[in-house]
Amino acid sequence: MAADKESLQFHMNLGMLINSAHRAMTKRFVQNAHESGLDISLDQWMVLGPIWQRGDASQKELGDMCLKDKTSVTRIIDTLEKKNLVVRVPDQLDHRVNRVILTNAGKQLFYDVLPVMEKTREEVKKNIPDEDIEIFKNVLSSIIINLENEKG
Amino acid sequence: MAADKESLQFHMNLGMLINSAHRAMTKRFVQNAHESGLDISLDQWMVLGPIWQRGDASQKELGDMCLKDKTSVTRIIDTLEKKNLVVRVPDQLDHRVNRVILTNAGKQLFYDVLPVMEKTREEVKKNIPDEDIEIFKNVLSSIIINLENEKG
DNA sequence: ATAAAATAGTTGAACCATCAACTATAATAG
DNA sequence: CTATTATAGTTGATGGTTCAACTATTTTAT
Repeated sequence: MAADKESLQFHMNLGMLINSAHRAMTKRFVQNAHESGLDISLDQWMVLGPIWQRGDASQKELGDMCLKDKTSVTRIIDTLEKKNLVVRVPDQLDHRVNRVILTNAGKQLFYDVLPVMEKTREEVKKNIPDEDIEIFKNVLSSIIINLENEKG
Repeated sequence: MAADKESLQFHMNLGMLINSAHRAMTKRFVQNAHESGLDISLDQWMVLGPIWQRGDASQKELGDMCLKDKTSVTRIIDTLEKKNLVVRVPDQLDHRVNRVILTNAGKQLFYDVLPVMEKTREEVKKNIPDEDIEIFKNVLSSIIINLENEKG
């Protein structure tokens, strides 16, 4: 998959570039975690964060915060639960919802992964000017909004 | 998954934004194809393009051009072959390689999907200044290069 | 010419995404 | 109060990605 900037710019369309940038980031995060002896996927991390931040969260809330489908959330929570990192607790008021909370192992993992995330972030942004990153995030937001469900 | 620009900018980190922009584009492409009566995934399309462009291509070449892993290419070619859109032809000179070529149905589909791709591209880029798109692609390329395999 | 290393591709396992169909509970409308 | 509708979550199917292990060729080094 060798590539220099010129050839990337020239041959690739937007979709392909986004696709592979995203995959590269995911891969690097997992690699970095692995090097620190941690076993977690980027998606698991993306879900873990908001739970930690709030203390607990329904799966619906998690989906909203991570921009993930409810099915994906179900399955990610499944694997997090299998790893004993979270538990589902039925909500007392609304019996349809699960409150998801971190176990102690989950909290521990969260703290352990934080620096890994930071390292990965830095590797990703290396040599890219801050103002370009700003524009970059802006464009991403615009794309998401452009494509937001005006019903298929 | 509702979101306005402010809240996206505020709550989301880079990874999440890229992730969901990419998913939104993929989804929209498939929706648009579906509306035109065409059944194809974005990844299948990404592989089909280079084959058409070159007449044939080895799986290795396809992986390089699409920035895809060989395993992914194998499986995408599998499904394209199941749909009778491509065939694998063993290379006469190097018996390790398959030359992948389009069937007539594959060529037809390629032509049919072209306008769908164009439409999707426009929907994605709507209201985003060209110079921002340039910077955007630039940043994506930089990210890919930043993360390029200096062995995990 | 043979042994070792590199290359092209496949397979199985684990994970995530999307779709559609489903269960169960809650909210609303009549 | 009951019937409809909406919401939260699960399940099965299909497709894509990554890793690791594998087969089969080709290249290279001695």
